[in-house]
Amino acid sequence: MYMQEKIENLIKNTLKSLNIEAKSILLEHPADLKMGDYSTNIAFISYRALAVATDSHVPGGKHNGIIWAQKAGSPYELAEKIVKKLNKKLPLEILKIEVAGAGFINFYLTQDFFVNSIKEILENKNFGQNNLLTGKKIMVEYTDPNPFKPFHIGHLMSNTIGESISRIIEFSGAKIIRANYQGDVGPHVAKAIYEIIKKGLPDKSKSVSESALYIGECYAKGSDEYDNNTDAKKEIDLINKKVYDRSDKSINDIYDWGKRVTLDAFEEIYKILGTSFNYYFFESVMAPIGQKLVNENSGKIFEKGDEGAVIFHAEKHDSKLHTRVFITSQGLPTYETKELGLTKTKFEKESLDMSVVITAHEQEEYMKVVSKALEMINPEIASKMKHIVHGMMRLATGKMSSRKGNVITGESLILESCAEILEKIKDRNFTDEEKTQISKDVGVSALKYSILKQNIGGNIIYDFEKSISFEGDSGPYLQYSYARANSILEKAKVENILPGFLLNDKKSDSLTKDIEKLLYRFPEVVFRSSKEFEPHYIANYLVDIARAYNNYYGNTKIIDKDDAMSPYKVALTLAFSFVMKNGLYLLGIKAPERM
RNA sequence: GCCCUUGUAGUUCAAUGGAUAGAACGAAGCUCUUCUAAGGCUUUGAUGUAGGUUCGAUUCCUACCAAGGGCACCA
Repeated sequence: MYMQEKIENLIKNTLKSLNIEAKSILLEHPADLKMGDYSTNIAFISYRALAVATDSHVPGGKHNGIIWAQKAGSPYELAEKIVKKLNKKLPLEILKIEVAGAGFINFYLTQDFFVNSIKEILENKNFGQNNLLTGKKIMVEYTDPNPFKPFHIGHLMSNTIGESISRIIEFSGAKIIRANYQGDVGPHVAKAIYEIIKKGLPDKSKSVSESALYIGECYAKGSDEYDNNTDAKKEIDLINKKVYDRSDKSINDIYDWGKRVTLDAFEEIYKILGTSFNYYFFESVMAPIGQKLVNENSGKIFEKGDEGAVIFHAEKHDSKLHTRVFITSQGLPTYETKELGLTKTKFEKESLDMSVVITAHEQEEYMKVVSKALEMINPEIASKMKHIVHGMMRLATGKMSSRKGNVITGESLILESCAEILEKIKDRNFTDEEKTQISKDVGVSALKYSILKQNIGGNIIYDFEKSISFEGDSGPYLQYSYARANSILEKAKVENILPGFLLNDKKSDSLTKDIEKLLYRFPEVVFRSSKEFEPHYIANYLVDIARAYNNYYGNTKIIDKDDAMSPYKVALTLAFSFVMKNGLYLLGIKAPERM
């Protein structure tokens, strides 16, 4: 972070002294480590800005009112001119500056800089933090499973992404409040209850998750009946109304039981996933609050539609939006109305600087409509809303069931992934307790990583056979690298080799440099992830450093009493383990010491 | 029909308008009496089509083709 700013300022001042104006300086890491540690394309940009008006025979001719001039020379020549100036006041950390390619300016940092950066990592347990969001209070709403329905794969995605984003922006200094919004009223509840009434409650000896599974099955059956049986449909509609107004004692009993059981089952899943929430919001509570808001603005923002429904003509305000129903002709609030109530409530509970909602992109379009309505009701709150959408999990093969023939839910996926790890480590020298813990940590990591390794907007093509990857570009690969490093550190303790920085005039070999050249970048990666709400930058970065470290590990002996470099190699290993641990934490993945 | 999103190796994903488009899986070969082989090292192979803007386009714009989502009483 510090180095980046330093070089940027250096360039800025140099350009000023050359009378070149630059709006912003793009400083990047070249793709290839051989091309330096930082690179800028400023010569290309400045070349254009430098151009002065002449006739049309110049390269490129007229573009956007700017006319190219040959007297500005080539970008390469300009780059050389800039470098010449830069070289006059070179900071200690910069080894050399070169012009490369068509006019890139590449900065090479000194060995001392890298060694110091390793020191810095070891001195700061929270290495990677930044101040982007210091002092901001941000609520992040994610997961949002519905009572009476299974915890499906979409909830797993939302939870994984939401937890990671929460941790990342927390690392940027924000105070995070985690929220979970759950649909405890609505037709899906009535469908499940309809079947439960027909089939009866499950045996009391059943566990929470077994009972939840039973309720999920009832929902599926009831849903089917609703679509294909008109009598059932009438009955379910009636139950739905009764659930809203709580007018039927026996239905209330089933409802209260079912809601508690499914919520308890969710908590068990959150425990495995490593999440917990500060707030649980329910649609049943938000409905009247939203309804009041809609009523207050009826005739102003909302209009009467067909058959007495209350609707919002969003397309009147923005041609890209469409009309949506807020109160049905039956007088029941829709999801849109509940969302209004929810948002209002969030800002009443906490003085938020930002309210983030994470959902699948199927909700993107209608969320825009809700936002528009909110903007007209309360512009201040609306301006603080941020809707982050993620892709959907799609099946590659069309198969809806797992190996065992069960319907794949988020929960079953977690269990099967963990079971596979358990199978893999069954012959290892661990206690049963350790095996259980490791299989959970690694199994969850495989799933989480496969969700977080790509940018969150895209769909995930899900193939049961391939999705849980344990090798290559995977969560377990990262954990494995960490565990190996940890094993080295254990050995270093036994051999009494302490981390050290006594390099003298000895140069570290080229392999060392690869890992050094990546570690100090961690804060920059976190910063970008935080700014863009994109965890995959961190995921990709961790694979890079893991690869660099594994390469180093495979080709070098680290613990060696006869090697004067050994203490430094141990320091490097320790620094790697720190960064990896922090990085995995930001992805919501545990870092087992052994596996 | 209209509106969003997405098209990159055989497959799954990367690449803030820059340099030789990176990985992983798959396939072929090599590598454990050095610290965890869930590892390491080789080899193989890609920007949907047609234009445009730009010194430079996977990236921006337009059209087309293809996939996913959304378009009034579900969430």
